Amino acid sequence: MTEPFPIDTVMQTLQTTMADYPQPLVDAMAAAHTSPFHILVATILSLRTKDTLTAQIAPALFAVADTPEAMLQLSEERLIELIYPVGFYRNKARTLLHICQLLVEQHQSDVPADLDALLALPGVGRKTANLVLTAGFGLPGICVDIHVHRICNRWGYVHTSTPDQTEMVLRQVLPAAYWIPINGLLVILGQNICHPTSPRCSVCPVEAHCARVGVKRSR
DNA sequence: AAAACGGGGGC
DNA sequence: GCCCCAGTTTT
Repeated sequence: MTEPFPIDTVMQTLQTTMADYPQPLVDAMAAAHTSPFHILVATILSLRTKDTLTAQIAPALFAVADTPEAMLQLSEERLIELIYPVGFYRNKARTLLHICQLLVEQHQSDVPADLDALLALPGVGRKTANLVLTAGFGLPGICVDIHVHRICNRWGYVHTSTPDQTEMVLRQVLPAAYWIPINGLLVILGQNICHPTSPRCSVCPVEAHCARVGVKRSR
């Protein structure tokens, strides 16, 4: 028998210790009650990209593409010019225009507040759909990105091989109070301390509870 | 299961 | 110069 993972202690510790670090872009947008459409666009743009890059180009983009209809007025070439620095720009531009077209045609130009409807949109997987639900609408959901997946396995809290598997396990074991905050907190922890390689365990506030599964080197 | 999409930033 | 980045889709 092994001790159950002390998720309450860990999450409450993170909620106090991570408050000093900058918030991820989408969490800041959610705190400012930004529209679900902006949340969705920012999330698509941030795929495999540092969200600070998205933050840099977002003001110029939303100045001319504040709604699905407005974004559809842009040519693919013009949209690429606006989002170029985030990378995967051709793919993302086509995806955004396709999404806007479907929102206008099938959802009265609104972002649907429904997991399955979001998953039906092109370029929207479980992480993006859950982030729009939680950050855009304040609805229940668990966003499992690479940070949440890596850190939960490193802790020994879950034993999974893909982020989607991690989400399904967390839905069974993670107390509801942490469904929304876990993503932002572990992104901050992952970016600043619990790095993919050579994590800074000596300054980690929850080191005492970590099983360090798969950690080879640390500082 | 692996490749493809990609420029920008950290070290 | 090399590695990584709030993933998803296609092969």
